[in-house]
Amino acid sequence: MARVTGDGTVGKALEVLDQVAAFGRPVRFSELLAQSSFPKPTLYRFVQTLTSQQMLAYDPDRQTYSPGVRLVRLAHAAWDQTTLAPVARRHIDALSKTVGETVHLAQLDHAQVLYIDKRNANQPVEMYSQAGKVGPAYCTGVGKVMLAFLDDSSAEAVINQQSFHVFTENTLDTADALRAELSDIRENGYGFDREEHEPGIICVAMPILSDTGRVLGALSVTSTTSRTNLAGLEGFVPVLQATAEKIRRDAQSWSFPDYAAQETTRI
Amino acid sequence: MARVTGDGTVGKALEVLDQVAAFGRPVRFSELLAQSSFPKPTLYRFVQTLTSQQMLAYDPDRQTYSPGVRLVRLAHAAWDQTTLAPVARRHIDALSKTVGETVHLAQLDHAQVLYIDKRNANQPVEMYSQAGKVGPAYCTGVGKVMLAFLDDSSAEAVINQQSFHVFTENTLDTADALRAELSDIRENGYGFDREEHEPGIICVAMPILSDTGRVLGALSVTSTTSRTNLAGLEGFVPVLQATAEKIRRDAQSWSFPDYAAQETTRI
DNA sequence: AAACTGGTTTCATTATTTGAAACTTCGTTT
DNA sequence: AAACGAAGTTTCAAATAATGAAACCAGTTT
Repeated sequence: MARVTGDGTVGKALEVLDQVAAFGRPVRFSELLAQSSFPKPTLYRFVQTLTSQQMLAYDPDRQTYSPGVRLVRLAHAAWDQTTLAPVARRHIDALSKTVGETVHLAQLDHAQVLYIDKRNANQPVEMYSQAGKVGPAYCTGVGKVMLAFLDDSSAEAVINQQSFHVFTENTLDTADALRAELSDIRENGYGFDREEHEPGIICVAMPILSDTGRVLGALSVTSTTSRTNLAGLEGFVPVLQATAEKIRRDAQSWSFPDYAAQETTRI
Repeated sequence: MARVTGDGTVGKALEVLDQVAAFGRPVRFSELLAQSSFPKPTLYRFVQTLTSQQMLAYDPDRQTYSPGVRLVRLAHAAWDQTTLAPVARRHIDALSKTVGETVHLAQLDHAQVLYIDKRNANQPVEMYSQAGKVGPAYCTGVGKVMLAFLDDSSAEAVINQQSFHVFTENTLDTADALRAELSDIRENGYGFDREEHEPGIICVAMPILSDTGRVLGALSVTSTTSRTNLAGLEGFVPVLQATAEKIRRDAQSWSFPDYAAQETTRI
C-alpha cells in the first residue's frame, strides 16, 4: 500500500491525484484524508492546487472531488503520440477479423499492464471504457511477455513491485515462479495466460519489440476454456507474430511530422 | 502565450506537461527549452521528474519526450467519473440515430471547449482521436451555449481568455460581439454556429444544465450548408432539448456506487 | 448551549526549489 | 588529432516554497 513516491512536491501531488482516481468515484476530502499519508493541511493544499489546475474537479453540490477534465485533454495527446494505438490500429482490426477472438493491445505503466486498445470479436468497439484500464503484470499474458523481454534491472524492479495476489489456483504467486516463467517465455518468444487471472479465461500473448530490442508493448488473443484450449490458441502464434512484426515496422518508420504547434480545429 | 500559472511547483510542472502535449509530436529538450520561460536546469529537473512519474515518456533512441502513459490511465478515470460521457452515451446514440447528423458532446476545460464524445452519423465511432480534442469556446456552438449559461463572473473570466482569432467572415471577433450573442442565446435557450469556425459548417447547440443551473456541458448537431441550413437545424431543437433533459436527469440521479477500492480486473 | 464533525487559515520552522556557472559528452570542424 | 561547439547534466549557496501543529470557523448533533 505504501508507495515510494520520491520526486518532491510534484510526485506527492501526483500521488494524491492517483489516490483520487483509484477511488473510482467522487470522493470527499475527509475520505481522502483518512487513507492519506499526508497531514490535513498538506493534503488540503494539494487538493486545492490540483483543483485549481483542473487536474481534479470539485463538485460543490456534493462536496466531492474526482479526476479533472484536463486529464482527458492531456490523455488525448498521450494516446495519440506516445502509445502504439494509432500505429497498431489497422493491424489490430485485421488480426481481430482473422482470429475472431478478443484482441488486446497493452503497454507497461509503472509495474502494471495498461490496456491501450481492444477489439471485441463480435461486439462493436466500445470507447474509453476499455482503453486506460490497468491490470496486474505477473498474471496476464501481455504482462508476462513484456516483463520477459525487459532488460534485467528493469525487470527486477518491476517484479519487486508485484503484489502476487492469488486470483486462481494457477496464479504464479512468487517472484521465483514468475522468473522461471519469464525465462521460458524468452525462449519461446511468446507466452500464455493459463487461467492465472480469471478461471476459464486463457490467452496467447506476443511482445512487440523495437529494432533495438526495447519492449514497446504486447498483443494478445484471449478466449475461454469452453471455446478452445492452449493448443488451439497456439495456432494463432504465426498471425500474432506477423501482426507484431507489422506494428514494429510501422512504429519504427513512424517519423513524426515536422509541423510545429497545431491550431485548435473542429473535430 | 504567457500563462498565469500560479499554484507553486506543481503548477509549473503541469505547465511543462502542457507544453509537451501542445507540441503534438515527440519533442527534444532543447526545443522545449527554446520556448520555455524556465531556465535550463529548472526545466531539466521538471522534465526528469515528470518522466520518472510516467507523466512524460522518454524515447532514448530519438532523445525525445512525449506525454506519458500514466495520463491514459488517469484519463480513463476522469472520463468515467467526471465527464458526462458515460451518462450521456445511450442518449447520444439515440439522438444520432434520430437526426442522422454528427452529434457532439462537450464540456468546458479552462477557457476551451473539450469534446467528450462524438457520433458520426454514417461512419462507426472512432476512438480517442476525437474524445479529448479541444476547440475554441467563442466560435463553436457548444462553446457559446456553455458560456451563455455560466454565472457572470465565470463567464467574464472565460471571455477575457479568448483569443478571438478570425477563422471565417462570420467569426465573432470581439468580446462585445460575443456578449451580445450570449445574451441572445440566454433568451432562446439554444444557439447556432453560423459558419463561425469553418466555412460551410453549421450547428445547433443546446446546453445541459443541472437542477441548480450549473453548466454541465453541451450537445450539438452539426451539418453542412450544402445539406441543410439554420432553419433546418432549428427543427432539431425539440429532440435536442429532450436529449439534454434526459442527460440532465440521469446525471442528477447518478448516485455513485458505494463500494470502495476497485480490484484491478481483466477488461 | 455545549460538544462534535468536517473543512479552512495562520505562522514560525524546515526543507526544497532555484539558476548562474561550471562541467561533461559527443559529434563536427579545422 | 586537436579544437570546437552544441546539447545535456551537475554543483552549490541564496531565495523561496512547502510543511504541519495548532487554532479557527461553520454547520450538525447531542
